[in-house]
Amino acid sequence: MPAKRQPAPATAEHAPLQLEHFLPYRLSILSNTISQTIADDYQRRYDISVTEWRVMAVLARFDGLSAREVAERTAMDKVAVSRALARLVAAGRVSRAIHDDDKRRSVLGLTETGWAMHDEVAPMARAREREVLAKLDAEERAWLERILDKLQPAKP
Amino acid sequence: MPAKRQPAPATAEHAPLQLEHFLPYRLSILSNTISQTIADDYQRRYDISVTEWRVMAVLARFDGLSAREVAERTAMDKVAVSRALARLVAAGRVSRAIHDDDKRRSVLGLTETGWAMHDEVAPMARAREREVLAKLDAEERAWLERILDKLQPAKP
DNA sequence: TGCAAATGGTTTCATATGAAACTATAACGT
DNA sequence: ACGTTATAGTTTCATATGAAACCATTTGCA
Repeated sequence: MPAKRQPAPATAEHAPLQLEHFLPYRLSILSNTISQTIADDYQRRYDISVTEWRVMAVLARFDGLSAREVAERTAMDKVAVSRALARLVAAGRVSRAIHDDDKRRSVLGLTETGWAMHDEVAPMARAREREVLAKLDAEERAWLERILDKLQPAKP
Repeated sequence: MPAKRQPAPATAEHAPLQLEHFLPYRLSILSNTISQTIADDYQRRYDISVTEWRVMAVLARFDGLSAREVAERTAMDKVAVSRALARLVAAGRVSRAIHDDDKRRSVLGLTETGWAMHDEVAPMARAREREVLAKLDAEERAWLERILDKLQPAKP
């Protein structure tokens, strides 16, 4: 019975997954494609990784965060944040001080250099996002928004 | 002028990205969360990685593919496929022969052991997908389908 | 107080990953 | 035929990543 498996019978007997219609797979491909396209824009130019850029993006919005808070907001783990910060501080893009009331905690923020870079990269990132969304019409964009909201874990 | 940056003024001056509304970022989080949830199901139990599982999934559908064809269908690069195959063959889950007319090419397929595992994992994966999609109603699911089709590069 | 448990952050170690170099075979052009 | 170029697949090397161990400080509470 289990002889050489040929395409047709195998399908019939075993109900294999169709990856191209499998949501997790499709999301993974789409997400990687989009992120990589955007990252290509700035990685070579500024020698910065996606994780580093994400750290900079949250610090642009929330000045004075601790490393743990950055990790929360970026959904990265603390090791990744620690390493990204080490590089960013070394490159003079992020400043790190020690919290007055708690010497374990760091107080992070963009430096002037960091801001300068941010102000160049942020518009590029937004432009790329617009390019992607341009493939959809207004109605589809609205649904996408709504669908992502429902699927997302939704943090407090 | 560039003194201590505080949250509010920074935002006003520099228009920072709001990651939580930035499509690439949201997709990345969502995709990782979902893939990881599913992977947790089988990784420990079967000592297999996501990439290995994807290779098995395409071989379940298309018997006799070459490594390059597997790479195409999984959107993985050939190094990743080569390594996944090495492990899968060693574990006795995939069979590898040499193509009759082209000795460079391999002819791949699931073994009986591979099929047995496939037939346990595939339903689990599908069940997880259903759990995710259960958060959406029928209309939203239809839109998601349509939106993914439009955003996806669409391979021949 | 003073000591156990918790927390912020870094380092270590083992594994994962991709680009480029490499080997073997096949296809092409003359 | 025969050398050049292309292709399938593997190996190497350098980098990325996460879990767990680790250090320093703070918190909780007897």
